[in-house]
Amino acid sequence: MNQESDAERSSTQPAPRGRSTRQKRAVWAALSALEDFISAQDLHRLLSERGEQVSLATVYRILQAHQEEGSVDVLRPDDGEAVYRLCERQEHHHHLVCRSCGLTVEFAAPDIEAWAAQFAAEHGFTEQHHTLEVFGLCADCSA
Amino acid sequence: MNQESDAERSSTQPAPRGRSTRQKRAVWAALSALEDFISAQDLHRLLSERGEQVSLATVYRILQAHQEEGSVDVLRPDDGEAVYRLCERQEHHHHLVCRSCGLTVEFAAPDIEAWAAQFAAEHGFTEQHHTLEVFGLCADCSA
DNA sequence: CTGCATGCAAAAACTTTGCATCGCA
DNA sequence: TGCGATGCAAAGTTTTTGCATGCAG
Repeated sequence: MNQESDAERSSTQPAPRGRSTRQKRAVWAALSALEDFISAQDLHRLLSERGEQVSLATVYRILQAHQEEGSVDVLRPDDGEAVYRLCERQEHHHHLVCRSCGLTVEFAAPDIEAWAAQFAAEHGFTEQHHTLEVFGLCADCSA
Repeated sequence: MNQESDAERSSTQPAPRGRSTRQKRAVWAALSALEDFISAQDLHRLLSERGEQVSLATVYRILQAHQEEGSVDVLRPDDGEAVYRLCERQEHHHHLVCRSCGLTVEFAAPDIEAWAAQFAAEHGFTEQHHTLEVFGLCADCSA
C-alpha cells in the first residue's frame, strides 16, 4: 500500500461548522484512514461495506462542506470522477504514483512550490495554487 | 519563462486515423483558430453559430480521438466541464491558467522535468510522466 | 462498393437539489 | 424543542453509446 501512515490526524478537528453527526464522523474517520484520494462514489461504497449507513447525497454534501472549508483537497482526474483527500494542513504535497499497482509516495517539493509561485507572480497572477502528480511504474511493476 | 509557440507543428497531421470529413476539418479549423481552451459544449455551440453542422456527439468523438493521439490538451477545471486546446508542442509542457477568465500561458519547465525524472528514478519508478498545472487569478481578474 | 463516420436520441455517469423527516444541541 | 442534517428520489449536467444512414476512399 504505502509507506508512512501517520497517527495524529485524529487530533485534527474536523472543524466543520454545524452539528456533529454519525455521518460526518464516519466520513471523517474514513478519510482519516486513507492516505490517498478517493472518489465520493467509492467512499460511499466503502462506508456501506463497512456497515456505515450514509447516503450518497450526504457523502457529497459532507465532502463539499469540507472542500469549502479547505479541509480536503479535490482533484479531477481525466476519468470524470472527482477524488478527495484529507488536507492535513495548508502544506502542499504531491504524489508519485505507480499506475500499475497504485503504490504511492508522497513528497514535498519546496523548490517547485517556490518556482510556481514566482512564475505565476511574474505573469501577474495572484492566489496561485497548483497540482503536480508524477506517474510511472514502480520498481516491482517495472520488472 | 517561455510560452511562445514554436514552428514545426504544422507537420503534425490533424487526424491521422480515419477519413477526412467535413466535420473533422471544421473541428480542427475551429481549434486552430482558438488561442485558449474551449469546452466540447462551447465548441459545438461555436460551430453551430458559424453554420457548421456538427453534432455534439461527433464533437465529443473527434475531441476524444485527438486527445488519444495527443494532438490536443485536456484540462479539467473544478466546475466539471472538460476543456480542450490544440497542443502546440508535442514536448511536455504545462499551463498557467486564470480560473476566472481562462487566460492561459503555456510553459515548459525543464528543471521540473529533470527533477521529476530523477525523483521517480530514485524511487525505482520507470516510464515516468507527470502533470503540473498552475492556477490563479490573472492580473486583470485580480483587480 | 465497403465500411468508417455521423446524427439522433436514449442511456450512463456523476453530482445537485427539493422536501419531508430525523436527531443533535 | 428548534433548526440544521439526512435520506430518498427526481432533476440536472456532461459525456457516451446503439443503430440506421451517409459519404469518403
